[in-house]
Order: sequence, then structure tokens, then C-alpha cells
Amino acid sequence: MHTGIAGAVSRIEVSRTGTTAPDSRMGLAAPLDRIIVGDCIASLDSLADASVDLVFADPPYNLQLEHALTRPDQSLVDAVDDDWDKFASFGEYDAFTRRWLTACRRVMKPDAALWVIGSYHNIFRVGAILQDLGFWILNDIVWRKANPMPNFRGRRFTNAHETLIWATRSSSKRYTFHYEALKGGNDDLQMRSDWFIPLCTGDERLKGADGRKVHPTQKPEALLARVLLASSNPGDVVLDPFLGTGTTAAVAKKLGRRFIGLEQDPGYAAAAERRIAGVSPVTSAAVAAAPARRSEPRVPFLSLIEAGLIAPGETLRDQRGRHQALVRADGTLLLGPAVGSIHKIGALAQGLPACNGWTFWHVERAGAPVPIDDLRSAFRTAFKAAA
Amino acid sequence: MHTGIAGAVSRIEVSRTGTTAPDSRMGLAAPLDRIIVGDCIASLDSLADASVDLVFADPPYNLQLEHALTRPDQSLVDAVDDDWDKFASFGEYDAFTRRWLTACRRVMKPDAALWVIGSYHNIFRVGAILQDLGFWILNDIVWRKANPMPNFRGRRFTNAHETLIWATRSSSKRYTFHYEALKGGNDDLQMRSDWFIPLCTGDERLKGADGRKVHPTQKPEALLARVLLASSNPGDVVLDPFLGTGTTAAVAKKLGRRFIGLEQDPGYAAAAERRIAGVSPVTSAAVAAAPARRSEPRVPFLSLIEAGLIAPGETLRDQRGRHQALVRADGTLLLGPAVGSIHKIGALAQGLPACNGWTFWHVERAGAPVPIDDLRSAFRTAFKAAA
DNA sequence: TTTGCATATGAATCGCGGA
DNA sequence: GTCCGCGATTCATATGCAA
Repeated sequence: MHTGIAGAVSRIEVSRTGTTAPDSRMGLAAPLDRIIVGDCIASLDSLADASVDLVFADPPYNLQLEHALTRPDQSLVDAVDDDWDKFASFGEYDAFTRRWLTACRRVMKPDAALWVIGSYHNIFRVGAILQDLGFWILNDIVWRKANPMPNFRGRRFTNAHETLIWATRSSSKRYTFHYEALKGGNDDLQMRSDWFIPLCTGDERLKGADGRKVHPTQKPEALLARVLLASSNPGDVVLDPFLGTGTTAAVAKKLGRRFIGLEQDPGYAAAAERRIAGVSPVTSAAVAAAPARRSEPRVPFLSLIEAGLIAPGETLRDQRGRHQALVRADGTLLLGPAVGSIHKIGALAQGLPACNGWTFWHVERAGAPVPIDDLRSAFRTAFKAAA
Repeated sequence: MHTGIAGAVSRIEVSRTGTTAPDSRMGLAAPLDRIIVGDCIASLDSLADASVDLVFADPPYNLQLEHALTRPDQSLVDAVDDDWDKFASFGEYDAFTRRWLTACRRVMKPDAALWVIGSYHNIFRVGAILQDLGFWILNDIVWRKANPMPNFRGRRFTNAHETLIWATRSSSKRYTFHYEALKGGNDDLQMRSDWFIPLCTGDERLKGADGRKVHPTQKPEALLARVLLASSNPGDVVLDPFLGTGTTAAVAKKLGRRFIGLEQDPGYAAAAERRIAGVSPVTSAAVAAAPARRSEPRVPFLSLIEAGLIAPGETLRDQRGRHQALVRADGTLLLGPAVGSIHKIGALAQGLPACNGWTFWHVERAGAPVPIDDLRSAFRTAFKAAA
């Protein structure tokens, strides 16, 4: 599937703004916004420990595996025990998978995440090995293709999807996920695990001088964009160990992320280089981190009283006026004999184990109930303006 | 999760029309249209070689739940915490998987096929072991749930699908696939690998005397119907090694297939028996693929950006140009310091409690304002076949 | 009878930061 | 590292009761 593009390239500087990442314990500097041409494992081994925030991998389909699988003799063997000779090709693919995943794991920061995309030929093996290595699967995602190639012989279902696995380096709880941003771009409904995205065609598809596609499995930029928007921040370092013609790098540049691209094939790397050079980043306002409720500064309820937004002695009620509590000067609430935080007293009032007091309690303003969360927002706005 | 159903049952005859299959090389008769209560492996070992045409397996998923989960309203999610789903390690789960798959393989006819359903917790392991044992994967199928449980903490994508693997016993090319029937039931389009089917709820869901669900993971009959119609013939013997409350058997009976059901739990088996007794086979003329249910063609605003119909950084305006907002790369809008969906920001701009962003916002095309709803229509038209 | 509101629920690996 | 408390978080259906 090679075209006539480019010759031997040992290292390609992709961007004039390329810099290096801070030294790590290994004392090596990671080359940012560049493509490293060479063996994937060797290139990974040259990177510093804990230096990347996100990995996106589109690993190769093992040709040897394909060849071995077409052998006609498997039906003759009534397999109960493993026959090494028979499964040698799977074993080789597994060993390769284990090597590159292990190498990726080393260069990932502790809270980094990894994405892998594959089809039924390889994704089950990749997923099982991921788990064996200690990665922690967060979701499997289905890329539903808008326009898949039909099954010409009519012997199977149209292969209309590919599978992505999203996993953290370990089962530690911290990872990047822009939940609210994705929800906001989806009619205020949380984004599901099935994504409907067209194939990479038309102008987006890289063509050689002969008009033929440069790479057989070029992924759509829309797919990478959703991955990067969901699970990385502007400025994050995104590593693609099988860069191909550079979709990951192009989208990373467009969205204000840094990238490290590894590619064995100089032709692909050269095509990727030219492609990336032509990418203009979108404006920072279009990609700047959106304010998430979780990351907003904490506001003690007491601050609202101190700011005069709520008076000591006022009565708080729930939306429908079924529960009420008295505001004390110290920022606690009084309900019968009980004194406690807005959350504790809200939970107590409803007989529930927990409660978000900010959204549960209301004060009366101009004859209508106003959530105290609105007062908190006003406080934050005023505070920001003052600061 | 047991209900008060039934007591000890050693073998349950489900149908008065039950017969036995022809003797095999092992000289054992397979009990047809019956449920065998007992250990799955032992029961499989009691069946004759090469005696079944199709296997459908819904094995334990090995879910690894760490804590109780509550909905935002503090109600408790009734999770799958049954003993039968607990395994000490991946290694143990793998060994279990290898045992039952190997046992199934023996009782499958040479041209028989097998289906397994699972989630990301187990399906990668199952798929890899399938391949190791010599099964030949034909497709992986995605069951897209119409009404999945949301992700209550907003920490991941909604887990909106499960995966099925369809595989033959070996790489032999012969297997049953009713391509034309499925195509006919799908508006004369090839049936794709992503199926949109609702959860099993309402009257179809088996309830105990206490009104609670009998089985935590009962599958929808529509799913089994599509599987059996696609990959089996009337009169074929369908084996389910994890019958549960009998969906496979009930659909098999309805569609004129024979079944062998294995179930460890006498309570589940008894419920299945009663259920199956109430099933009437449909006339053979009516045994055709149920029309595919089409998902609602909801289009995320983000998809318009991904498709290049709107560029990140563009300005949206209302019809008369009195309000404007900036399009962000993630499909949210930016208005002053506020970031939110097209609906939220539309409402904010007008000072209204709600707004339909699709009709409110416009982009400029050829010097004239175009509602973004028109772009959505264009997107739908371009990809309507896949909805 | 119809309409509308309140409630129930589904295979789920479902916080985070400061002390 | 652990502990503790704040406070963030849900969608499509089905059903039952009230008006």
C-alpha cells in the first residue's frame, strides 16, 4: 500500500514551534511535536518515564496472523489443549502487543490514559492483554461507521463498526474526562458509548501523486477529535506509537495539544509531516478548558451570610416548601433540635443518606423561591470581578 | 437474588413434545426441549458429540463492583452482586471460560456456530480464548441499548451497548446465515453489525411474587430472535449453557427451533420452565425477521462540527443578529464567560428559562443567515441509511 | 376515559481535595 | 500514605395514582 512518497527520513521536525518536555528521572528530553521514524518499541524506549498525558494507538493488523489463520487444517484438530504450533501466530501477535503496551505504560504519567482502536481480528487480544498488564478499562467505545463497506458476498453482517478501548494506566481514580463539555455538545445529554462518525473520505483522505490513498486505514479526524476533547487538556502531550499518516498529530495540533508521533515507515512519516505542517490550530477560545462545576472554587455557605446575600435567622425551604430550616449566624442550619451543614440538614429533612444542600435549599426573593446555588453563583461572579 | 420460586429440581421436562436427538458416536441421547439443572460443565459433558447446531451463551460477566451505587436522587441501584458472577481473578475467569467453551465445542456439529454476549469486563477475555481454541469469528455485533442506565456520577461515557461474538466451530466455510431474510426485514439494506434494541422491561421481564425481577440480567427476546433467525434453521437444536430464565429457549420454541437449556440455579430453571410452557410457536409463514427498529436520528451539535459543516471558532447569531456566540471545538458555545450547549446559551442570551438552540442559532452562508437546524437536516439526509 | 405528574428502574468495574 | 467532609451526579421507559 506504499506510494511513491519520500525517501529515508531518520527524524522529522514537524513544527517550528517544537520544543522539549522537562527532563524526567531518566534525564531524557521528549521531543515534542515531532515524528520519530523507526521501530516502535525502540522509539518508545527512548522516551522519558512518565512523560505523556494520553496515548492513542491504532496498532497494525498482523499479516503473519492473517496468513496463519487462513490455514485450512484447524478443523482437523479437536482442540482441548493448547497446540503451540497451531497458535504460534496468535502468540506472536500477543507478544508484540504486550511489548508495545508495556513500553507505553512506562512513559505514561500516573494519571494518564490510553486509547486503542481495533476490529474483531485483534481487539479481544489487545483488551485481554491490557487487563493483564494492569490497565483499568473505563469504557469500550463503538465507532459506528456512517458509510461502511458492504459485505459483498452476503455471507456476514456488514462490518459497520470498530471498537475503541479507553483505559487508565492503573485503577487509580484520577483521569481526565470532560464530561460536561461532551454533554453540552450533545443536546445536554451525556455522551453514550456508541459514536456515529463517517469514514475518512474526500478531501480529508490523503492521496498520493497517483491519486491512490496513501494509507489503507486512515482514521477520520472527527474520531480523534472526540477522543482528544474528551480525555485531554490543551497543552497535554499526546503520544501515538503507530502514527501512520498523522491523524492523531494533526488533530492534536488543531486542538492545541502537543504530540509525539512514532512511525516505522518513512513514507507515511513524510506524508504525515506535510499534512501536519498544513494544519492551523483553532483559536484558543474554541478549545480553552470549559469551567466544570467540580473545578470551581469552593464557597463556604458562611460566605453568603458574610456577604449579606442571606441573613442569619432567614428560613430556607425546599423547592416545594415541604421542608424548612433556619439559617444560623455561623453558616449552619437548624432543624428541630438538629444543627448541621446545608447538606447534612437537607439529608436529614428528607430522611436520605445524602443531599446537595446547594440545589436543595431555596430562599424567598421577590416572592419566588431561589436556589441558594444561584446566590453562590452570584458570589463567585462578584468575587471574580473583584479579583 | 433468589426469589421464592420452586424447590430442588433435578431435571425439568419443559415440553410434552420433548423428544431425543439421534444417537451420536457416544451413544448418548440429547434431551431436547428440556432444561438440565446442574453444573454447566458436567451437563455439557453429558451431551453427545456433534449434536447441536447453534450455541447461544450469556456467561457471567465478572463485573467488579467496588461500592454501592446510588442515583442522584439517592435511590439505590440494584446491581448484579450475585455469587455466580464472582471470580477471584482474571486467571480464574479465564479457566472457567476455557472449560465451558471447550465443552461446548465438543457438542457442536462441525458446521455449527456459537454466539457469546458480554461487556468490556469479560468480552475481550472470551474473544481471545475463543480464538485460541480454534473458533473462527465471523462478526462482532454491538447491541445498542435504546434505554441504557446512565452514568450517574458523570465520570464515564454512558455504557450503552453490549458486544456479541458470532463464531463458527472452526474456520470451515460452511455455516447458516439467512442473509436475504435479514435484508428483507431491514428495508432491503444489508443488516449491519450494530443492532438497536430496547432493554428487557415491562411485561416481558419476569417478575416474582414479590414483584421483583426474577433474574438480574434477562435479555430481550428481540435480541435472541434476531440471532436465531439469522443463524439457525427451523428444527435446529439450539444449546444455551447459561439459560437463566429461559429467553433463548422461549424464543427457540416460538420460532420452531429445538432447544437444550442448562441452568445451575433451580429457581431460575423453574421460572424458565413456566415461561416456556406459556410460549406458542408462531406459524412457519410468520417466522421472518422482525423489522429492524430504527434508532431516533438524534444528531449531536458536535457532529456538525466533526462533519465540517460548522467550524470551531465560527460565530452563531440569532435570526436578526441581536445575539451572538462562539462555537467551541467540543460542540459547546461561548458567550462572555459562559460555556454551554446551544440550548443553554441560547436561553442565556435571551434571558429566558429555555430555548431551542437548533432553531434559534444561525450561521452565515453565502451572506445569509442559515438556521443550524438546516445543517442538521443535511447531516441526517447524508447518513440516513445508517440510522 | 384521558391527561399529567410522580415514581420506579436497568449487567455499573461511577469523587475529590485538603489536612 | 489515610481520613474526613464537602457536595456533584441521570436517561429512556414503564407504571400507578390523581385530577
